[in-house]
Amino acid sequence: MKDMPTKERILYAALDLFAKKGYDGVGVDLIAENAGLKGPSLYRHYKGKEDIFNSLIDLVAFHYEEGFGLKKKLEEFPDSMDELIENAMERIRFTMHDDIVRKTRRILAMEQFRSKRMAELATRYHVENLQQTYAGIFAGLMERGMLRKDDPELLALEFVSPVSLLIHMYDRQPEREEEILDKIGKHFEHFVKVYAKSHSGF
Amino acid sequence: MKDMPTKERILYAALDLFAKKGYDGVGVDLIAENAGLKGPSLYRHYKGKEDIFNSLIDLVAFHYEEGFGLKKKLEEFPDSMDELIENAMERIRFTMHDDIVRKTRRILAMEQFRSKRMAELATRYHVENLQQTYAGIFAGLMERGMLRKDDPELLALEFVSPVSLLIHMYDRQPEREEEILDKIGKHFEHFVKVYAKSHSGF
DNA sequence: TGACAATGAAAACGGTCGTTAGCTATAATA
DNA sequence: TATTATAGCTAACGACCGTTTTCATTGTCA
Repeated sequence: MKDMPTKERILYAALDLFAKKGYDGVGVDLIAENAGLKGPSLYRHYKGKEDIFNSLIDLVAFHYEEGFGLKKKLEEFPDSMDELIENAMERIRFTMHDDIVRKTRRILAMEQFRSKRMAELATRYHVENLQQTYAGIFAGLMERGMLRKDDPELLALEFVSPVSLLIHMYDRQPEREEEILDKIGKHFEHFVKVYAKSHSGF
Repeated sequence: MKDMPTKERILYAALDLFAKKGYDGVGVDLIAENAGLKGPSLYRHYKGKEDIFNSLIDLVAFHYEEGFGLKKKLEEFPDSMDELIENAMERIRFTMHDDIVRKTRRILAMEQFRSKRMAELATRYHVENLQQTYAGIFAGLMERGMLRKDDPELLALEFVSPVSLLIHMYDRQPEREEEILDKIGKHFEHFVKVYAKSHSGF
């Protein structure tokens, strides 16, 4: 943290503070202090507070699209429903505990109405990306006869919605983590029971 | 609006403004102006800005628990799955378009991390109340052999999650209302197809 | 060495924040 | 009618807001 370039340090300070108190709840002096300099010096690196915010969103958007989001797990296609659930569970645990992802979600929740861009980002991350990812996987599983034939996008929505809702709940009430993980587990179990075909069934 | 008592008018002005720009984005002078008086005069009715906010939350919480929330539709038990869906669809359309409910949801989204109370309220409204309501209905429908026997709470979560998620999406992007209502419709159709037993099946 | 760009800090800007004090008009109460 | 509580106003408070100006320090390159 100490050895990062200043411009980047500012963004991480902003991420932390905006996630705690929201955009309007944080002054530039406080951001500066958390980045190890004085308020006015911020303007050597950014044009203003709004610019800091936008750059921060650029950063987390890049992180999201590139990193943990899709590419890693999308290539290794699951060989069974159990493996699919295992993978999903792993991604959920990561998503819940990773510091940057968590702070990003909090900012997205608080600032989703600030601009059209924020609204679209929130929808993309909380709904569309997840749904698309699993729709693709489900389509493949259906072809291989491992999943009941149905509209893959619809099934993906059924699969993803309870998870998304419960993760929002975890963000608000992290003390209920155990209960929430249990509910997600039950949901997955149920999903397999209802939609999976036994692999030896031909 | 003009003929309301001042104390109430202030709350509705606050509801409107907080829903647009969030708690920290609105000054007391602006609230006062929208209620038809000057900033300092607010203090004849409330102890301060925080007090206005808390009173507003008290009001909408009361509205919610009492009014549209449960009592009306819970007593008239649905006689078929189709009727259940019809009722649910009607409630969704109301929830989406009612001004007060919509503004309440926006405030809940933006201020969910402001206090423990706000966090609990958000979870209650977006998850627990809906889930409980439908868990009760589903339990009844299962007893009458109209719904596949399963854990009613789990089934309620499956039923409610996509709706809740899509309504959040509507709040952010109301221009996508048509698409969203269509998805909710498809979800209900799917739910009936998967879980309902034909009534003449005995 | 001298010129120069980069990066910091201090001082100060006008504006807005939530809040308090003090005054005035009206309405209810004795 | 005299008194008192109510509810509005203006003025003003100190604190903080985002931002600009000005100056000092540094390291780079000619």
